[in-house]
Amino acid sequence: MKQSQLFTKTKKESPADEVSKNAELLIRGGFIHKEMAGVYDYLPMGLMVLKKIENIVRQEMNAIGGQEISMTTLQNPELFKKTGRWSDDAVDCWFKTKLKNDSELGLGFSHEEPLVNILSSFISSYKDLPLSSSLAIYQFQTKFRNELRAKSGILRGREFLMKDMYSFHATQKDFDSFYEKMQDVYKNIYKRVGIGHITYMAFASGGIFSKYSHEFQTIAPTGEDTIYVDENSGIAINNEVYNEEVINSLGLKKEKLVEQRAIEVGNIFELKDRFSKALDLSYTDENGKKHNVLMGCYGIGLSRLMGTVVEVLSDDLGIVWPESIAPFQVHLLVLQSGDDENILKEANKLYENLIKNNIEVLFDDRQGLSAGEKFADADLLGMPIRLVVSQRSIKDGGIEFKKRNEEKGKIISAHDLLVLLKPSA
RNA sequence: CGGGAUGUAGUAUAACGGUAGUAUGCGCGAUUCGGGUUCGCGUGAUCCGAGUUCGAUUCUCGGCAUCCCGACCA
Repeated sequence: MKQSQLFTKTKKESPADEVSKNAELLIRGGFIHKEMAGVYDYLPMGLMVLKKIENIVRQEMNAIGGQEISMTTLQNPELFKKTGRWSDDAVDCWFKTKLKNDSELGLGFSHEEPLVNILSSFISSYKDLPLSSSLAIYQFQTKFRNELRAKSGILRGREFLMKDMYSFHATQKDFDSFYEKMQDVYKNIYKRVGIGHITYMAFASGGIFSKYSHEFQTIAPTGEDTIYVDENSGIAINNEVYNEEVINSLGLKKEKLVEQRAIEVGNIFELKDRFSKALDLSYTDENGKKHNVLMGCYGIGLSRLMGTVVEVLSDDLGIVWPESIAPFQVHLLVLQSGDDENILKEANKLYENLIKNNIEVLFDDRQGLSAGEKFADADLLGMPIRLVVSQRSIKDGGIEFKKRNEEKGKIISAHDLLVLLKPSA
């Protein structure tokens, strides 16, 4: 992609109405645009990042046997009345609206009810539930939550992208083993998006679903949650359930726990038969006896995950994207000297060559900009690798190669560069 | 939802109740060309509504919006 054709532009000034680092940098870089409080648009490069995160999560969900579907955002109140979740007293974040004929509708904040309802028309026998592997269904969807107070940029919005998976089991044993596997899957996701080293599985309250749940918390001074981390085991306890009983039950020592602020980047719950009972999702066993299906649910806010990466990995100059989710692997800068056409020609040649080799490259081909401006933009946008073609680099025999997270660059030949970028080639 | 703060060019910021200024962006021209280069000319703004006043960006009230703290967070 040529930067001269990208419709977004970077901004030098931070927006006055954003304090959080993630929103500030993402807006300055042109990744997102604020519509209103807690509501953000994703612009070309922002969407690229989001899609890359989505793909990583999709791969991991598929790897554990998940099947992807897409449910509606418009919600049928009748289903939620059956589980007691239509009332504003029970769920205070509903966005509700009405049809022309005055009947009520909701905008989805979570999808247990509709999915259980769907499955109830497909599951009736134990034969419909796989016993060895579990039935797991997931989707990526925009959720709507009428937060009393949206805040922290894209970390807590009223409209956001979420992956929600729901698992269905005939037996507790089946659920337990799936739930345990899921914990590893989640850890893997955080590792792949570049925050695994500072993300902990935390023991937390289960809200209205169950007594306890597991959260995945990424250490960040700006986080909303307070957790107590045990470095050795990698286990943490959320402030909300931090007490002697929990500490002991997890086999942890109070003296070893370190208090940290953290951002919740995922949450997994055991639902038991809370929803299957209310909506009559059951199966008949070999002996003709009916049982409610057991469930679990597993969420990750993809947009929040993206904001968290920015929040924890950026530096004073801008964003530092991990390779796995960077919109482009390479940011190629051409620095013109006077009217030396040769430099632009060389840079163009390299650009074409990178494209031909399927390397994702953003080419800063913009004319009339100072070197400093291009460097500042490259730092702000945060691609993992910066390449510079200039009079100096050509004189030194090639292209300057610098990683975003390293101080110094080096001169490298076009051939060596391709080997470096495409080790398999 | 309780508390606090703030609304001025596209963006970021000034202005005792008395001519709305500066920077940046944008347009034109020159200059420069490895860390947001320099210069000239131009462009462009007081959230909405009421009140006080000779006169309101400024004071008062209401609305709306945004941010922060708290509460909430399935």
